[in-house]
Amino acid sequence: MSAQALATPAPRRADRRRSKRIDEILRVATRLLAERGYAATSLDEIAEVLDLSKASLYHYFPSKEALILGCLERIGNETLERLTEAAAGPLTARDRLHAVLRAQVLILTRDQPAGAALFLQDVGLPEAVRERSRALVDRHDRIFRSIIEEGVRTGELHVSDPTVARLLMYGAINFIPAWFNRSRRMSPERLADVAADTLVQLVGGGPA
Amino acid sequence: MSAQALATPAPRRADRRRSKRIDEILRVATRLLAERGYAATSLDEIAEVLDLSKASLYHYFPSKEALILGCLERIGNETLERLTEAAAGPLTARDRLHAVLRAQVLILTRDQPAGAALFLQDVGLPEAVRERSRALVDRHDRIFRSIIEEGVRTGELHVSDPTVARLLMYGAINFIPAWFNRSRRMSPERLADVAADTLVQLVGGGPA
Amino acid sequence: MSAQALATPAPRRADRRRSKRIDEILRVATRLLAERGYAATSLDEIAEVLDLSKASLYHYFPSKEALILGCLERIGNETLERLTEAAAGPLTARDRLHAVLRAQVLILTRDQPAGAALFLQDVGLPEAVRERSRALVDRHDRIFRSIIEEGVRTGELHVSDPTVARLLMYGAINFIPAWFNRSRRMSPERLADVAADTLVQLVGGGPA
Amino acid sequence: MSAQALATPAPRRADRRRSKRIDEILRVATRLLAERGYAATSLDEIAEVLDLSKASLYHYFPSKEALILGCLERIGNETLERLTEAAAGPLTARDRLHAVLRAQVLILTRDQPAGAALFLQDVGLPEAVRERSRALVDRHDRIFRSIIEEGVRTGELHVSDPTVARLLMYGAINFIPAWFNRSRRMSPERLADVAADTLVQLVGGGPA
DNA sequence: TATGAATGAGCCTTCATTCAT
DNA sequence: TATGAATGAAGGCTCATTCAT
Repeated sequence: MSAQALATPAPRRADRRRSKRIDEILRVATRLLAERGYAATSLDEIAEVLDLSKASLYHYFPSKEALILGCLERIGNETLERLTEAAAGPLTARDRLHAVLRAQVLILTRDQPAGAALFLQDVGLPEAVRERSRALVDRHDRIFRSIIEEGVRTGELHVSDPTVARLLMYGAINFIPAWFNRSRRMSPERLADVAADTLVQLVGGGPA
Repeated sequence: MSAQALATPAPRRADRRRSKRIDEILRVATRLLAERGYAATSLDEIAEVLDLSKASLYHYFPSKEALILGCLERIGNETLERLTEAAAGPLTARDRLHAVLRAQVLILTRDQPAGAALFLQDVGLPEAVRERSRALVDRHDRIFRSIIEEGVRTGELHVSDPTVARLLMYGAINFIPAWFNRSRRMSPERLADVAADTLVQLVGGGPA
Repeated sequence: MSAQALATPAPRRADRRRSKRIDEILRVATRLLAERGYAATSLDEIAEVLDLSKASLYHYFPSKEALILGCLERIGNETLERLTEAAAGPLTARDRLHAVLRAQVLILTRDQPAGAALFLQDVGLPEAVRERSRALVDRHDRIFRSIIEEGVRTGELHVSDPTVARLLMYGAINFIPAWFNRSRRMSPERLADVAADTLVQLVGGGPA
Repeated sequence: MSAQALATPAPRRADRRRSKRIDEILRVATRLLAERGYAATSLDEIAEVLDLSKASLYHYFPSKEALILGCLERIGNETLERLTEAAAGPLTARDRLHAVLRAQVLILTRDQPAGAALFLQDVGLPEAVRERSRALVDRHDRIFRSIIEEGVRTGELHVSDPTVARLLMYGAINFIPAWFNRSRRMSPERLADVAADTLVQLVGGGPA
């Protein structure tokens, strides 16, 4: 036990330090990848921003691909968590959709402004990344889909083709960060309200 | 006069051949650039698809940047022309919007399936390209904006923030080709109808 | 005879035109080659200055190497002619040397300001060109050598090693155009006088 | 303290190794650049002679231009140092000039036979290189100019136009390595003596 | 004669990745 | 863990040269 008492904390501390380092790398990488795109972001740049040598990155991620996968995972999980949270509670389908949309917009503009764009780059990415991205998007989609289906069933939402409507909604959502970063005409919170209102209208949810 | 009769056709034919070649290059380049993104598309690839040597591309475009600018220009002009056409005629604002949206979706899915994505890549592009892209997008925007403003004025459309709504609409539209290419669950025409209906709803245009 | 009368003039005129064209090409090429060096001068540039297509250059010279050989030949012959002329007449060795030096400087600064530098580029040139250049330099050298030898024999010139002195003289001469083009502090004629005076001193010819 | 004792030598050794590598690269590059000229020397060649990959060169110099700038700097500084040394001591202007000339010739033929030519290539070089070259040449010039001016003041040297004479002297000096490498008719030391004698004569310093 | 088209070879530069220290 | 060194592969671009018209 005393041996353990001596041996355990050290690796634990090391582990924690490592975790912290990895998180820092992911944050920086996510930002750069979102800003420049996969192909246009070099490990050199990422390393430089981190004040680390390029070779050192390979102690944490075995390849550039693994690094971006890590970024995706991190953003994806955080987003899913937040949306699940927002979707909880005894709400009508319409209001649940509004709440989830609002949360999503806040993530994209206020909380993870960098990460959002990662999911938009369907282009020029390694196949493995696209695959994982699709999987995460899928889980993401399930949240929205179930709410919309519920709303259609209960008659709260009116839309001729729910699938197409959902897709259009995603496109609309995804466009938000680019525009927000350019114009910054309103606060994230205000934008979240307006956008959620408008998007509920998209699926026939009527005005607030 | 006979000298002219003899001399004139030659340059004309050469010019036409050159134009045709350029158009062919632009078509191929547009497709590849849309599929892979700017950074991930090499001139080697483009040249190979064209069955041309990379060096030969430089007879038609002085740089990769100029090539993609050419692609943008071509797609942009064709799109603007088509939308202007669709917007013409004695229609109510709501119907005009529907017509323009329908035309836009058809361009993106049926007529220029490749080109659409070009305007989405705000990331990793040379500054000159982004600038030109923004300019074209701006002219594009003006068409939609004027119709929506008219609709709001006439009370045909109900939307709390027209600017945000328009932006969301663009995002939604831009997302269509990627989804369409993946799923192909319906014909371009059917999709155009459904999407236009749904997007009119987005700006409070009510169901058809 | 009438057949000849008809046939001959045409080719003659064509020949003359061709000669003129070649001379024009050589003049332009000489200037550009002198300004930029062999490797840094492209046929494209030469053709453009001539308002000619690059391919057309190949009607007059079978290769870039041949073109520069032509430039050398032209400059070399003109220079030799001028120097021979200047060396003629009943002069003492010292005065003959002075006259030749003066002529040489005038060629380099006033009459063929472009061509001079051609002979300086011993570096980065195709072997054939260097060879021809050396041959021309050799003929050029013979003029100066014979005069200096005469001067040493007659006691007009005093120099410990005539070969080294001659070589130093050539280096000094060759340096003139670069400096002249940069500073232009005096007229070619004045510079020719001063330089000839000084260089005669180099070989122990005493002041004028 | 022991930690420092252990830690310090490592970076030092690494630094020294790096310095050595850089110096080796500069030596090779200087030779090749002098032989072939800037445009005609490829990084491939330089790398091959060094038994290094071309990409590795970029660990030491960020561009071809930076590499040649390094070459210039190295040669320039060494030369200036040597000349300053040779000019020191209580000598008459004439003897000081002789000493400096002798040192210069030795550098060009015996000690840095490769580097000399670097300063001659005014043609086809990137502007930044020309600029730096001119700056170094300028410092070099100041050494000779001050001696000559002193000699003229003291009446040891007789020359109608000191500026032109100095320029001619430089040309003469610069020509030496090319000739020396071709003929090798005498030892560097003998040549240094003869050339210095002759060049002193050029500025009216009279025979030794 | 004149030229547009085409190209193979080569150049400078970047980058993800490996390895020894 | 951290990093400097090294590199193969690839990318954008230039150029001398050939050829069909």
